[in-house]
This record gives sequence, C-alpha cells and structure tokens, in this order.
Amino acid sequence: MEHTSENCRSNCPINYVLEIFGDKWTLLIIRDLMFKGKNTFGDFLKSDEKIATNMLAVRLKRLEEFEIVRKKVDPNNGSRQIYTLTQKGIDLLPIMLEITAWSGKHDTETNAPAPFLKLLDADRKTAEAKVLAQLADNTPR
Amino acid sequence: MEHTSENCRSNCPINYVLEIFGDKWTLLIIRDLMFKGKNTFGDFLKSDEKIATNMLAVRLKRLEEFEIVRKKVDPNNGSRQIYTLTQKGIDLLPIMLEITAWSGKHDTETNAPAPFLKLLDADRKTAEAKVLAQLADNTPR
DNA sequence: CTGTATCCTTAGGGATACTG
DNA sequence: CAGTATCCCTAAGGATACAG
Repeated sequence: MEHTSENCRSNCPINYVLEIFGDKWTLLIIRDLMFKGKNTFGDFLKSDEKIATNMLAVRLKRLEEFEIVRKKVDPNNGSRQIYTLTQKGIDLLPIMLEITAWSGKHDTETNAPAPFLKLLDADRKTAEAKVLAQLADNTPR
Repeated sequence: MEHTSENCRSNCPINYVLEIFGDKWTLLIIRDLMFKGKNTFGDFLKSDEKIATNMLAVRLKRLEEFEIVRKKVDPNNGSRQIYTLTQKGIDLLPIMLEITAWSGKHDTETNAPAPFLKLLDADRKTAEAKVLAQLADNTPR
C-alpha cells in the first residue's frame, strides 16, 4: 500500500505508524506473530482479546498490503495459510520491546504470563537476538 | 485511570498501550509535546493533521487520567493552560525514537522537516539525552 | 478449520456554533 | 485564544451465519 498525499494526513513518521497501527487490533497480530509463535488464522482467533473473524481478515489483508506480513499456503495442508513477518515486520521488534518495557514499568496490572516479558530480564540486545533467531526459523526471505 | 478487568481486554503489555494509544490522535499529542515544544491547546490545533477541538479536548483529558500529561494554569495568563509530560510520559521517548527510526527506514514518503528526525543522526543515547534536556526545562516534577 | 458475507451497534471523528 | 457543546456521519468493531 502506498503512502501518498491522497491517503495520509502528513509526512510525519509518527503519523505513518499511526495510519498502519492506529487501531485496537493490528499490533496484537504482530505480537502474536513475533512473540507467541502463532501463524495461522485460527491461532490469532484464540488470543485473549477475542478478535472477530471479519476484523481479523481485514487486518491481515491490510498488513499484507503494507508488506509487513506475508502469507503462503501451508505445504502440509493446502487449505491452510501460514502467515509470517516480512523484514519490515521483523524490524518492528525494537518498538515492541520498548512498549513492553514501558508497560512493565507503568502498568501495575500487567502480569507476565507471556514469555516475551521474560526477555526483558536479559538486556535488550540479547532479547532481540533471541526473538530474531526464533523468527528466522519460519520466515521466508 | 485504572487498568482493571472491567475496562481492559487482557493484561498483556502490548494491549495496555493499545488501550491508551490505539487511536489516530493520542500519539500525535505526545509527539507535539515531546519533539515540537508545543504545550497549549492552540499549539496542538495548529499541527498538520488538523485535529478538531472536541477530539483534542477528549484526548487531553484521557491523557491526564492516565497520568501521562499534566496541565496547570499559565502563571502569565490565567485563562491559558500549560500541558506538560509527566515522568510516565517522558518515558515514552524510547518508543517514539524507535517508531521514528522504523518509519525512516520503511516509509519512502517520510520526509524530515521535523527537527526530531535529525536526532537520529546521532546515536540513540545522545538523542535521548538531548530531548530529555529540553523537556526538563518546562516539566514540573 | 479457514476464511467471507451480512447485519447491526457504537465509538471515533469532523464541522461548526458558542461561551468565558 | 481556550476550550465546551451539538449535530451528524462514517468506519471500527461485534455477532453470527455460511461456504469451501
């Protein structure tokens, strides 16, 4: 998807991410792909926040248009699609880690059942390397 | 504003920031406060993205409830409010810098009229120190 | 199980008038 | 200039039925 004067409010970099992620769902899909090892439609549906099927389909399509997510047919199951992060998507990792750190510091209700919170025990570089290694397994280049 | 089971979808840290910043406007106010030296209602109104007055008022109120922004009467002008970032708000800086870096890498349309893009020429630590120094001038503790 | 399609409701957002 | 109050509309989001 192009980011041209017709469909954007400004050329500000902050605004650019808002036009992609400025809703309640898109970033959760990134989280699931990046930290939870999820990569199918059904996986995303099962998350705690209970996204509806139509919303999920629309968000996934948008993420494909922005070339943040790619899908391909599961070789083991022709009717199943496997979703993975592109490089552009993987590059979101530092943002995601900073978000996690900020919430960890300021939201007293944040508990840490998710494995990726543990990553913060290590330093940031190590955390990045760890997640990148996992992603490398199933992300086509 | 509390973040309890009644008004949140999960205790995930990513979801926490989505419930605060998961819209098209809130993060732009943070940008204006953090990088553009804006701190009045009128300042925010003048930004490129053209927020409406009612939306701005609602977003500012929400940011106060989450204790990310604080307002106080301008000592030089009793009918004017000065908005500043709290420590919780200042702590968003690493996220903002990572967002800026990501957009700079992946959005070909992002041009850099904003002074804070130049910050990225320096390394991240230096950039942080620079902005923090500016914020220290007008942020009450 | 992987989505599409449809229907419906609500919240986000825009325009603008108005008050101190 | 700094907001508040209304009116209105569209898009986001939810529920659910349905098709391959």
